[in-house]
Amino acid sequence: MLQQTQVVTVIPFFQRFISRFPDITSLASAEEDEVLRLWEGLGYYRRARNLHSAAQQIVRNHNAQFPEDFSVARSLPGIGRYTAGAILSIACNHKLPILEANTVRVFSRLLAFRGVPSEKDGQQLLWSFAESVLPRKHVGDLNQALMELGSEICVPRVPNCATCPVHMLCAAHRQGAQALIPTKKQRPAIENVTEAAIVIQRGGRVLLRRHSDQERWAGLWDFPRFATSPGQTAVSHQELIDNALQLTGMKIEASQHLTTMQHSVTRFRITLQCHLARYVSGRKQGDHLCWRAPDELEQLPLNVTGRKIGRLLVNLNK
DNA sequence: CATGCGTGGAT
DNA sequence: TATCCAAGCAT
Repeated sequence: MLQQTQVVTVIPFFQRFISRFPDITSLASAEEDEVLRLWEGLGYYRRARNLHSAAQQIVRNHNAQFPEDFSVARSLPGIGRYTAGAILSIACNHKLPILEANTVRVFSRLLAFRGVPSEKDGQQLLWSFAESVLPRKHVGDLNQALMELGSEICVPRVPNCATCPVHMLCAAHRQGAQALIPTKKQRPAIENVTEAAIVIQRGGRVLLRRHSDQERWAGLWDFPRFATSPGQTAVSHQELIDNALQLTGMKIEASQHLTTMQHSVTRFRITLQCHLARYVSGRKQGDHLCWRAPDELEQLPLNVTGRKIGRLLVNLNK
């Protein structure tokens, strides 16, 4: 959960998750939909599917015990060098380094490293440094302390060097270059896109579609949606009908505009136009489509806009 | 090796 | 409001 996600954000999700799945075995035997439902709102849903899959592998191949061997741990889905090092150093006191957002910043400043930390030279230097500072004992404590130093004191914009316990060892501090290090690499430009979602209604229920493994929000349910032609402000009935057929194999009658919402995801700013429609006939094969009454949507893992639309429908029925 | 993946907090 | 950023990983 903590991969690319701040601790304060994770805490309530972790508490709910660990209450429902207190051990590896309970997680392994859960339905994926329930795992994703508990992850809903946290983002990077591949993490949840990887964690679920890793739990199943651990039960099947490792007698339900998390593997203490670094290479074996790393071979689990979603466990990379950082996560394996963090788990094994903190939980088992193995002498393994970690490198993540906080310690990248701390180490880059200590060394006054002016390259790009994510590139090959930077990774080599920073991982080596992380390894070189490990103590003989309490490795996990040191790793956590370094992350804490980065998140509380050696912060991105204006680090609080006056309270830093190692400022006298810091080359960036000596050079007055804290604001320049680490160098940040340029982010991709935000792109505005327009999409449409279709609420297909049939006898008090609405149609949901599960995103495939190849799509964003893989595994989550959503109202059928599609990218509309760029620059277009309105969505034609014909476009709704054609895309509904494409996505669901269903013939529909487009009815009326429901609402328009904004949502940012990765490098896209999406304007999502939501439309109501009535089911007429037909349906694609497969388990990626389902009908639910609006008040039954609580059971399903939805993405943010899907959840907003779902709540809107419940309120309309009141 | 660059890119895609999500969302919400902080400034 | 806009931008940056976050206990990374897989492809």
